[in-house]
Amino acid sequence: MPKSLTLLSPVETVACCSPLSRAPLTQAAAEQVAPLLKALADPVRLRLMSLVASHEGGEACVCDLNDAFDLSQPTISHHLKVLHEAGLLERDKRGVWVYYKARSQALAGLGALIGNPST
Amino acid sequence: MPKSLTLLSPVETVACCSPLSRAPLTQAAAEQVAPLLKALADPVRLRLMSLVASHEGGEACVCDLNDAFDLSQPTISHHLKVLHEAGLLERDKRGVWVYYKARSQALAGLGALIGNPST
DNA sequence: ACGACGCATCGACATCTGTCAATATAGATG
DNA sequence: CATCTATATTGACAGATGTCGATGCGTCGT
Repeated sequence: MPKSLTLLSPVETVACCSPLSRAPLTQAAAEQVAPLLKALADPVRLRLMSLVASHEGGEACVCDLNDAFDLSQPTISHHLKVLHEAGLLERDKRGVWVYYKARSQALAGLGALIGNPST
Repeated sequence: MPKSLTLLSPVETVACCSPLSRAPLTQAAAEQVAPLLKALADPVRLRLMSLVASHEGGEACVCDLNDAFDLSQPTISHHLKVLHEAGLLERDKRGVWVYYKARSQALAGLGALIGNPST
């Protein structure tokens, strides 16, 4: 199933690969996966991801997210952009409001890569 | 089971918590978990972790690791230190050589927190 | 058309990070 | 002891990152 690795998006790479402990990651694979982890590796973004993912329907409005932090609105916007560009959040503008939706497949893939309990 | 969160080490926190998508992470929990992800969120460290974890016995000698990269010895040493201080690798000096061992429990906990496929 | 509101972008700044060359440390060996 | 070998530490530096205030851009009511 893994087609040529370099042609896959980071999210696809993560979805197809063996867990860390099974076989050494190639340099190419590591360079694809690391940005996803980097996107998550910040307390604010972790909470944002969690807030969105655990919200009803796996999506949340930015207006709600802003209030959950003691940070400026541009800062939250920046973090959401990072998560979006990493492929972990989907953007959906509905009227004046913007909704972000968790890509649970990407999260599950990442989780399985880091430490797959079942294999 | 979760005792007071703030008294747990990052690894313990990660081992006890609900997955990201089940409930919003508290700020305290996020600040405990983020450093673990930060430690992994680098291509070199991801490969190091994978090399060690997938090696026989879940441990590997630094002398082997150095050769796997086009980086200087101090740089590899630095990355190993980061992983060690995050609690993802154990150090074991045997004679002149140093062996690093993967804390698979920490990895599994992290993986389960990010995306728990079973729950 | 206008003003208000929700969110994004920009520019600036201090801090953090990855890398290296040089050097230090500690164990093994002659 | 002198020396070699395996890692770690230090100091330096360029580039990335998190944060903010100011500003821009759509969209909705009036």
